[in-house]
Amino acid sequence: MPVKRKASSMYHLDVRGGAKVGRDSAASTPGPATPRSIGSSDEYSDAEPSEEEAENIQKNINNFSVESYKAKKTNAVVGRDSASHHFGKNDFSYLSLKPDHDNRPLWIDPHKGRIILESFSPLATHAQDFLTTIAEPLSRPIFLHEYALTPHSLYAAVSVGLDPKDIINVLDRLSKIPVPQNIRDFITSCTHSYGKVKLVLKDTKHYVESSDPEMLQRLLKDEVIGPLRVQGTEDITSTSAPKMAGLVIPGTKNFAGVQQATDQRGSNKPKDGEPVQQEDIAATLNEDDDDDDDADAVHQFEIGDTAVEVVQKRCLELGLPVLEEYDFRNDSHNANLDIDLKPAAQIRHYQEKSLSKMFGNGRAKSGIIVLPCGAGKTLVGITAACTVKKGVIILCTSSMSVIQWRQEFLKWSNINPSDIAIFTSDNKDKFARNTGIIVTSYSMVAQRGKRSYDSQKMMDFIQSREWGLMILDEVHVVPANMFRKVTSTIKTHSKLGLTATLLREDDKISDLNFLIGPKLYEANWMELAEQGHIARVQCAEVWCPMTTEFYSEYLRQSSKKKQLIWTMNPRKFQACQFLIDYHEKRGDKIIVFADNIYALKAYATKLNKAFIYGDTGNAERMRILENFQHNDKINTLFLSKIGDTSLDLPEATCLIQISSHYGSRRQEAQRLGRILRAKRRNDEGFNAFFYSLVSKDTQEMYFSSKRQAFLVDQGYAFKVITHLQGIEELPGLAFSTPSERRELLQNVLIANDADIDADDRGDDMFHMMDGKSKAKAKKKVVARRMAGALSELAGGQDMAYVEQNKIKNKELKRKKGPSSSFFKKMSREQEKRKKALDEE
DNA sequence: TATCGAGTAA
DNA sequence: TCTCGTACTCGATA
Repeated sequence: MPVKRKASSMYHLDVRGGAKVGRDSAASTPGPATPRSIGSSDEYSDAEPSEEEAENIQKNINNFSVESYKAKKTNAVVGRDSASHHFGKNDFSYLSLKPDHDNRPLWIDPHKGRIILESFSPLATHAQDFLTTIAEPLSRPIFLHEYALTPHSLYAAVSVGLDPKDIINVLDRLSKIPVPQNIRDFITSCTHSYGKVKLVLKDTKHYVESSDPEMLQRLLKDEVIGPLRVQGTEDITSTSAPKMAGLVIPGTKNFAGVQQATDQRGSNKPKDGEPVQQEDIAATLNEDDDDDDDADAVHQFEIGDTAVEVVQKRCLELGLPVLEEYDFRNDSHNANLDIDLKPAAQIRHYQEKSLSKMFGNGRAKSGIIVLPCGAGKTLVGITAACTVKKGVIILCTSSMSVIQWRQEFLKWSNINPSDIAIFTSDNKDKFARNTGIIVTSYSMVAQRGKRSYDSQKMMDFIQSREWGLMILDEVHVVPANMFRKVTSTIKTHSKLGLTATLLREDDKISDLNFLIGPKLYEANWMELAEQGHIARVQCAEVWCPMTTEFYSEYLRQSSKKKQLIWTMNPRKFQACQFLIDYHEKRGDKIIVFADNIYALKAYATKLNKAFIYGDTGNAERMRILENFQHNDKINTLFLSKIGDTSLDLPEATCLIQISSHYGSRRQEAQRLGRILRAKRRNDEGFNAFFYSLVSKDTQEMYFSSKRQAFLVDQGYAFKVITHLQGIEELPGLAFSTPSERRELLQNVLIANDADIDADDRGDDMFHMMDGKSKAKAKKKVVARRMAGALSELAGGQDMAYVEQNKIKNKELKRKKGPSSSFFKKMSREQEKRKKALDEE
């Protein structure tokens, strides 16, 4: 299934591919007008080496892909039996099975470095722990799980204390075939250079550090890294490794006893009193792992802030991944923060496991933890903060989650409220004492250009000090051009990225490998569902045939209008109506998602349901949400993509998707995430439902399959429903007569025509404006004209929609449902800076 | 308080 | 394969 492969191979970086991307962007040289952030990949590609050098680099880089460790296959085996030729390159019959292969759960593909796990094997749990440590999970449906060995996954494995010998041994023990030599070589060469180069922060300056001076010389000779050394500093300075006095952090007993004399790399033995315990296979393999670098001296050279990203990227390409570890317990330079988890805070096993990857050797490693929505990412972040106990900065995507993060901190930890500050457009307090936590948003710290006086002052403060830990919420947004630079402009000793969906539809997701660090842990959604931590979900794709009128129009129109036609397909509307009716009778709370605002309004008004989208005023949003949660008369809510991320609706148990353009796997996963928190999830036999309505024989089918790829990899099975039993008998079924359907089609086409109309005639009206305001002005005209056109041509059908909806909204306004204090607080916070409801 | 500009996603 | 238009959010400002 090619789609699936694409879905999962996105994150694990094929280093060769990464290098090629750099070259490509050099070809499309940005003109002088194109703003470029310093240190972006463009900048790097500009410093393109000579051809010969490039070749050398490429050779070097190639060493770090599995393909270059080609399995040796003898000619004799080809065509061994009558069927072999069908398998071509994938004929693995020459690999010899071990005699007791039945008892071993792993298959290894020597070409691609893929490992297949038989998840029904008695050893599967054991093997799974091991595999998630050393490899990237690609796909985990019911019976067979696929993993990929990549340089990053192996770096991550080493960083939690495994050595190549152990990896190969355990792999060999679990594998049905002897581990192929090329895989052994791949593992050894990927891991041996790990940890040779470090990036450290001293007095808010970045240094590249190594115990091996030759390594640094090599880096300084590199044409990319060399020039980035801060001018005017010595080539390489050497200092003796700091010897730390036994420092006991409150809350950890026996700490001094295992204190290491040097600051090079700590013992990997788990320490007593560590807030997180090692309980995975990594721990058992750790015991005999000892450090071989015994140097007292460390050597270093300084690099500028803007160089950090480039250096990290370059080192990764050279096969020398930069190690970022924070020995927070030996940091006497930065003040300790008084924070601990409340005794009531119960860490779940998978949260503990993910944290053990981060703090596995007693230090804080930078990296990414992937947990499904509703599985308690926030608590993982809070626990990490409670472990490091230094200044923490938390970055969120929206000001809403900034507030939520602070509340969660107050809820789960004993932090003094004056030690945790919020930095947003309307709150710029600092913490009261010399250290603390700041919660802020990406846009707040990524903003360049003009700033308000207070913001600038706050930014100066943030950038002038060293932070112990940076928590990056929704870390998949970090590769964005403006956001990525926060990872180097804010001086932090360690970074923890959190997300539910480590996915982007562009190729930037792999940048996180050097922007943040390796993926430390990824939870298995199905496993969490079975254990009751998130809801079990039934997924279905409902295939709705197009009516003949709609389909012929679909064939005629340009691609842009096709989207609207397939979402407004009357058969789809009926399916939606039927499903809402069915699930409302079951007592479900239903969310209907539509990307297209026109369709959203049309559906919601016709069915007389409440809807929320971007323009919905904040007060009205709160009112509708409250009613949806607590009023048993309001069981269905229509949401635009505003609902993908911003809203939290633990009441929802059923989800219907009527329009979803483009094959965004992240959106699909995030929408599913809306119902994973379902409060009723632990009821006997409880199931949440996820329907995706698709118009048959349209491009939507293709998008839909793309979108599902991620969830399929997580083990979700999509049922296909071609007919909904009893839909014809549904009383009041909409668009059941041909004339109604024709009218609908007409409305849809008018909506499009209005656009074209404005486009044509608009030019002379708007030629004075720039692109954006022009578009905005046009929109208004279009809207006005649309309303007019509709009332004239379609008998005011759409105006009737508008009227009906107003009635619904007023209804909600009158009946004030029981309100939760949380929402009250929320709306107070929001209302301060949000426009009030447009009452007219 | 409304509006604009700039940013992200896909 | 890339580009474009759409929906949305945030921060600054008059």
